[in-house]
Amino acid sequence: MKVHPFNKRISPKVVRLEDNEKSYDDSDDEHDQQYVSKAALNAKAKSLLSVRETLPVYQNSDVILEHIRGNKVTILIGETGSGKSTQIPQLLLQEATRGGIKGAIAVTQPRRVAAINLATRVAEEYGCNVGSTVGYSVRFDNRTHATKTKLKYLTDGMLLRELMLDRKLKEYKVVMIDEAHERTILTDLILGFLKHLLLTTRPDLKVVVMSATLQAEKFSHFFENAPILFVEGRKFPVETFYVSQACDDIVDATVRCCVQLNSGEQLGDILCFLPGQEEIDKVVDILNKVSDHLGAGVPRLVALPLYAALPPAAQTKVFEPVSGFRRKIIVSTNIAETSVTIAGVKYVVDSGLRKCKVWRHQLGLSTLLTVPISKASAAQRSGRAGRESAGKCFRIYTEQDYGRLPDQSEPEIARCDVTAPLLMLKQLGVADLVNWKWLEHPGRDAIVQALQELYMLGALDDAGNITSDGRTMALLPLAPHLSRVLIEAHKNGCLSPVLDIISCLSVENLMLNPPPELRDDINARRLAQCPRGSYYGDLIMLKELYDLYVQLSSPHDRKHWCAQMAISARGFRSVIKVRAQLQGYVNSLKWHAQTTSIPLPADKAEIANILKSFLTGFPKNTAIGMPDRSYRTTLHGETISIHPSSLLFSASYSVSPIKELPSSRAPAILYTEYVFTVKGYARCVSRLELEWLQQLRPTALSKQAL
DNA sequence: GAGCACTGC
Repeated sequence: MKVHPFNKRISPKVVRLEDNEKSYDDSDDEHDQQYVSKAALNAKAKSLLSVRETLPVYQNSDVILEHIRGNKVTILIGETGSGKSTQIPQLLLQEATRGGIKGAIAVTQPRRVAAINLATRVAEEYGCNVGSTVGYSVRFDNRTHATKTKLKYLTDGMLLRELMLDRKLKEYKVVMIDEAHERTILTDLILGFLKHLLLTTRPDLKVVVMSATLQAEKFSHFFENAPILFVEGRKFPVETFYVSQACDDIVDATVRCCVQLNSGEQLGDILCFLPGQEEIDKVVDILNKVSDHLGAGVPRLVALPLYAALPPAAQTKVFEPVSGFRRKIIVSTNIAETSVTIAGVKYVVDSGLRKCKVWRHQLGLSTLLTVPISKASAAQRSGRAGRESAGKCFRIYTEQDYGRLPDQSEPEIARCDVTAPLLMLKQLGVADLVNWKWLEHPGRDAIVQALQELYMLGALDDAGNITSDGRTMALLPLAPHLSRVLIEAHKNGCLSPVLDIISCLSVENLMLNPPPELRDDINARRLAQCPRGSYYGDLIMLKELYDLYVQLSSPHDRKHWCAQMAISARGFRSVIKVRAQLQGYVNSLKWHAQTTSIPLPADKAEIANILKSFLTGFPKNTAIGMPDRSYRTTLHGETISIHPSSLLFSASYSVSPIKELPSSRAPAILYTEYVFTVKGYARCVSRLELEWLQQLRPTALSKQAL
């Protein structure tokens, strides 16, 4: 075995981690709301104080407060471990109770779990129950009190939702944007809107942007050269090594690196970063096989995969410590870079690659590309080795290659579909989107394309102003296309089944990909249990699955059925939550329609109404069957294939279970997703009749809508 | 007859 020597050393890069990251938990049940007595709370808070006093932010509190008091906007570089997310909000809270600040403090987070954990921690430190003075607000879980809560942790999506209901954010005196360097679309939008507020109706608002080092200048520049404050973190050194020559087989190189590291370094777990599931499964497999052939003086290897699509039970395994003369190797996607923190990691192996979804706005399709990471990402990954003690990071790329990496990854807004963000801005009263002060301009083409899309969906009128339907669409927690479908379903009198289907569509990874050996069995079961779906396609299949699921009464039966059907049980529990939330929204719209769920009617016209409702939301996502059995897209005439994960794909190879609905190729198809891998694939596919396409509004498919 | 990084309302 040829071994690449890790002989080049650079100055240790040091990063320490926050305590606010995801604790991986299978149960998504809300925690018990326990009221703890004042005395017990005070005792707990007192015991935590000594730890807090050692935090860098705490020690520099006077300087930080002075800056925030003296400036409208403060950019704060709080290195990880500085205590910025927990301590600064508390300093401001104390100031507020002394009368220095009137109004509440909002702290945004990109992830739900972070918001919940931070609020819980800070409430303990402050000596109150969560939901009183300190609270949080995330989707499906609001623990705030209308008048008592003075410090609110919330997801950035939630703050935007609040913005839509109250454009001035009257409730707040201070808004802190945490993890701003991650540059999610939502944070970008919030920052743009805060800038707008400061210049117009809320010059009194205090804004604190918390970020990692590399983006601080950009934020400062965006906010008229706001001062940048630097607070050091507590950190352990991480030594970084590079390979001396580039390698083309990343799986092989990762395995070699782990084996070499295992025999040469003291005990401590290894965390490997690879781009995707395929590479991860290969590496795990090889490492576990290699482990049996290691020499006597060398620890055995326990390799474990980690990626989001993994069943929860397999995910929790990575947190269990291994005992004896063994070394745990976690082989992970980007999920371990920000979303998940694993204790015990002393070594990091970094492939320098990640997968990135890129939206092609001209084509309306998405592709998943493997791309090099940024320098910021590389630092974040290596930092995972220095959480508990000094660590080492092995980069499977050369130092020259590192030098060529971009400083930052391209912000999300530059590579995503901006239809939903633009509708949000329109709802917030931004008339001129092209000249809106973007932190990062998504590009004129992307904006024009998205505006056309919104016009086509009836969210904007000829003048580009938001319509009343558009306002409804912006308020629903759905992609604009799905909101359109819901409005249409109401007109077509099929709101209830469409609510069921849309709830299923809103949950990622609901339908699992069965392993190859089970694939035929699972497909057969899905076909047998969804006779109408076998004919009408995946949307109707989802409704049939929904009906089957809710008929099962015990959690045990539901879990068992999900396993049988290769459906995520956890996912289906979310479906029920989403369904309830959407029903709440719809009821508040006073549509006076049936919203509670009822079983799918047998009537053909009713099913046609459901599919026609979806057609109105996705007129571009249609294709027509050709004599050669291929499908061509309605808009551009490109060849598109039904993805093998679709029920219509399996159905074309089997006999229909219902006599009245004999198997026949769909004359036209509707799909909710268009992805390009080796060729163009339609995913989540339904059957259309040709005349339904002809009945579409003429504007629906026009290319020059604006 | 195919593969899918990660969030958020």
